[in-house]
Amino acid sequence: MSGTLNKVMLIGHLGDEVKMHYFEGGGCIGRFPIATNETYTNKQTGERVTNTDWHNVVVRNKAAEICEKYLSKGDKVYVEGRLKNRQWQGEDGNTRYSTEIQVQDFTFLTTKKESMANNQQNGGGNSQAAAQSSQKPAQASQPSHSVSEPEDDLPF
Amino acid sequence: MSGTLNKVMLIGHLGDEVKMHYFEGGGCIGRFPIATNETYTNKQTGERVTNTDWHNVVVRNKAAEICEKYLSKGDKVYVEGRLKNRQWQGEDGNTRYSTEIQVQDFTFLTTKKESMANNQQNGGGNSQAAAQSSQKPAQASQPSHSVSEPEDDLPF
Amino acid sequence: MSGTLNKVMLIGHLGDEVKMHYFEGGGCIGRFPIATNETYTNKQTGERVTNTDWHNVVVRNKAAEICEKYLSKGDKVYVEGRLKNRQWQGEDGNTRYSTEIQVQDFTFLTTKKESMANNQQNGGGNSQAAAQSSQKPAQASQPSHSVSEPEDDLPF
Amino acid sequence: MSGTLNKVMLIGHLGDEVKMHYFEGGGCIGRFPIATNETYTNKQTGERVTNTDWHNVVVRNKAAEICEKYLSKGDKVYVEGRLKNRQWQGEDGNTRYSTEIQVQDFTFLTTKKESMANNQQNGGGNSQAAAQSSQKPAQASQPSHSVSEPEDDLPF
DNA sequence: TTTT
DNA sequence: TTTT
Repeated sequence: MSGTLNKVMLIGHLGDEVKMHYFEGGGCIGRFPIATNETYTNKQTGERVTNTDWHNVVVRNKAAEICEKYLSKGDKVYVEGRLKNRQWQGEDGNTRYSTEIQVQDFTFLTTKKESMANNQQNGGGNSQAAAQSSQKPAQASQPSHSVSEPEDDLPF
Repeated sequence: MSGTLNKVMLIGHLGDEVKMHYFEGGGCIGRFPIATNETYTNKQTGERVTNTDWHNVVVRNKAAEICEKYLSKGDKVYVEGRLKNRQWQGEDGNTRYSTEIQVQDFTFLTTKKESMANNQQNGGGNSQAAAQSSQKPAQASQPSHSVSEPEDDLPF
Repeated sequence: MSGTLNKVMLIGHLGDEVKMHYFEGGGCIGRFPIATNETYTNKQTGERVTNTDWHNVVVRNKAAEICEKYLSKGDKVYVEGRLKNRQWQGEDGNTRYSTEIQVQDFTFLTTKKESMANNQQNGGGNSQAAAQSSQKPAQASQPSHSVSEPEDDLPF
Repeated sequence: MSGTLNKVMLIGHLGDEVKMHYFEGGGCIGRFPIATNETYTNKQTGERVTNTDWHNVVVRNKAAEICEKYLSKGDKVYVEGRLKNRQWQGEDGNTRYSTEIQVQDFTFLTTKKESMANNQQNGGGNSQAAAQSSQKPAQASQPSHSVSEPEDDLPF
């Protein structure tokens, strides 16, 4: 079924640190914002204008741990994933909506943290490197397998 | 400046007709929702689950007119563009947020309307065909040029 | 390591049937050509010109079998993968070069064969459906895992 | 017409300097190789293997000049474009084939040359910045317009 | 021929 | 909230 495509590709800078959430079953999730810029020349005034867009990025499990380990605020990263609309009840009882990028693949373009970090984190679909620092390299080569798990058991 | 990338690529079906808005300066905008599906097998229950994501697509000017002319509810389309977060004041005074895909390129994958429609609509960056039915083919080949205009003069 | 990206995305029609090759170890590979079109208006003459580009697509294992089962000449397909340059010795002793797209993900946009076919075939990185007709649905959801295998043991 | 998609996206390092060719009509073209890496763990031996793929990148006109000005060997760049197969007669009379990436968009991820360089070079489809150093900013914002010109008058 |  |  399906015959559809839902793909987002971003290159941008982290606006904040990776925030981790750990679940009882052992899974985890990391969240961080990425900024992309758009610059153009206003035709009326001739001045250059820069707009920033902020994107809510969500990474899971092994991939989340690698992001937390190597990425920090200000780092540049390539991120690939799916657009996902999420809604939840705000504290005031109103329904809130947000759009997230659920990461399937990423690669570090700069990192301020430890040096051997720049691993391509793959969506399982190609044979690129995962964290060499991993204890389980064989498994680490499909880290985002867990990204694709059913979400029905995750409390968020 | 910049060194960033903000790209979305969708293949999905229109959930509604293209809604046009015309501006005083002569510009226009078309909006329509696209559905993409995600299907997976719930590991606990073994049953197949399908989720639908809805995406707010925005097209401008010449490209909007072509979409309105050839696309209708249910049609399948490929759409490429930028993720853009927009906020506005709701009627209740609260700030509302939404995420849109601002189209830079598209191609029809099925259309129920007139037949010679399936044109690749390009972001100006490649030499693909625009609507052959256009009266101004030379211009029509860069229809989304107008998509990239400064937005500061547009009342939305 | 890495920090690189190698991605190709095509929507086009099959120029021929899927040709399968089976290996001793149990693996297999499918090959087929995809045509994409580029159309533009010649500025000198004002006439519309269409060029066709042919792409050599390679799919592996489970994914290859699904393609063979559901795709045939003329079908439209979305294909995503990596660009790979391959060289081999021609029968005349000269070195031959070709560029292939090694598929990581695909989705059928039309199929002439059996109807329940249109499955999104995923690179293992997202939770989309694989062939529902599969005997091993749990495994079938990472069909292109095998696409990412080391190639050093494959005689082609 | 069409309804097809032909898109390549690469992040990699330049293996050589940008080689320019100037044509009589005033147009020009720049060529350079980009390397992407693929790393995986050989399941048999457990060792990590890295393969490098080389891609022939072609940029035109204004965009080519910006690449030549700011990019040099070893720089990292994001490049987006079309796959194009080209054939020509070799000096030995044999037909040669090569596959090129015809650039529609790019952004510098590192540059060794002058500092204010990192401009997003756009395919005309979005409103990002072009070279601020340009004398003609308004025009420079669609530099790759020229990339999409008919090629029938270009001697290569 | 690049990079880590 | 990032970056140039």
